[in-house]
Amino acid sequence: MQKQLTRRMAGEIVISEKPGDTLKKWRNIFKLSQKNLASLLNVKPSVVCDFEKGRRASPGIGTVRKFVEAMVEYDKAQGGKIVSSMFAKDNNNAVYDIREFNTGTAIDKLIKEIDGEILSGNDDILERPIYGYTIVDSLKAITTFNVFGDLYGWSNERAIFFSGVHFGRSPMIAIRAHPVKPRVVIYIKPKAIDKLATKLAEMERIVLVKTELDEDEIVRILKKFN
Amino acid sequence: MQKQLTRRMAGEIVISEKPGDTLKKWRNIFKLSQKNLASLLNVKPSVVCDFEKGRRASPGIGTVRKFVEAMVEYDKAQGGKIVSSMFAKDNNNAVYDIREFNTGTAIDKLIKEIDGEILSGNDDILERPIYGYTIVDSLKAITTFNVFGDLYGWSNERAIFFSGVHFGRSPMIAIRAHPVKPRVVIYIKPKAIDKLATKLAEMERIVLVKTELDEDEIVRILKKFN
DNA sequence: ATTTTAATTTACAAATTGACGAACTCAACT
DNA sequence: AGTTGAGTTCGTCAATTTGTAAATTAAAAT
Repeated sequence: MQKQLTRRMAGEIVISEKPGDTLKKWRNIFKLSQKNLASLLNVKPSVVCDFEKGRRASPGIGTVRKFVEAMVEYDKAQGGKIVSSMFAKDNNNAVYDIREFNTGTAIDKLIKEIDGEILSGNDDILERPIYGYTIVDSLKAITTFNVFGDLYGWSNERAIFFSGVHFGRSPMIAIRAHPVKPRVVIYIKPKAIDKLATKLAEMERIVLVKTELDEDEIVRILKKFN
Repeated sequence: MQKQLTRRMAGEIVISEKPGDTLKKWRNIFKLSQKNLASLLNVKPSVVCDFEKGRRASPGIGTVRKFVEAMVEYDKAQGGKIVSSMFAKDNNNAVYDIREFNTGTAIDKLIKEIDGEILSGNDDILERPIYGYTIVDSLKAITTFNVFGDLYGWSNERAIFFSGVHFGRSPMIAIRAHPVKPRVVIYIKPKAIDKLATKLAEMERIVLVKTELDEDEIVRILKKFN
């Protein structure tokens, strides 16, 4: 959650017309004075001012990172009120694990690792790289607050694992309805596989896979990937 | 849309453990060689490599910005395939009828007109106005190309009619997964009503209704509204 | 009216970036 | 075996950033 926010802040600052103004905006959101912020960073207030006023046109990403992380850290120490107010909606305990890879991993390689059985997906797609995965409890995902809000770390070039699958129908329908689609969907120990599920997968050109490993084993195996 | 993506990319790069790796990841997603990317930026390939390899611990945000914007720009010039794949949507045609009202119509008034039976929804919501409706064949909607791309006319303060409903589970799950929600969902001659459907409706605070009239009758009746 | 507090501006030294170009590795073609 | 393409490494150097210190302005608080 914190990481998400820092990324967002950083992205906004970097892309902004006036990075300094954006930085200031965030400082204000966190209710910090230049002096306060400066002391969190162990620098003099003039440094903060220089950045905000754009005297340094292109600060290093290290600097930006320090700034945003300091603010978020500070808020956390105060009880995290501000950070959590920005995530008001998403009590997302349906997500068991979510990760990004730095290098692309071929779909079939991943399937092999987790001992998956392919239910739908032609060969040409199987070689494509993906850059992350998400493991979700399917019933919880649908029942709990915000569906699919944070399933995608970023890059939808990823795999989504669903646990608690009965017939695999609902998860595929949900994916069908959602604007952003994953490359691979993996059912963890499904009770059965509904025909409609495979049909939808074909239509979306999504690789549909089932595995009999459980969540923990999968996470352990996927630790290897980077 | 592009701005959103550039921000996202930039944020990820700035916060990453290894900004260089993340940069490379994105370059790969955009299917660019170092040489290609370098020429887009009017620099030599070794520069790109130096950044990816982390020779500079903290490159400036100007650099990061140039990089991500160049990639997104490049994709746009190629037709924007990659960027739009991250925000994918398609076209639909399971839509039987779609209309806007000029004035708001109270939900309960509409329900009465179509002789609907309320399955979920408390009184306070029933008085709210809606500004249009859509009639969809639910199986087609899920099976046919894009789900929900064009279900919403101008306002999501509207009713959605689903025909061809079996248990009413799939349509509600689709709605749950979709970011934009209607105010009212009406099942046309459903075979039965699954419990989960009503539960989801309650959660979304959507008025769920069934009617035994058929599509044509409904359209005729709704002609009256304006 | 005076004192604090917050923010801005400027000068300066040391460190780092941004870019080049040349040499180098490592596969993949032909 | 030789050539091409993609990527890596590194010495170099001007331009910029990073951070301090000190002086200045602006606005609140006593």
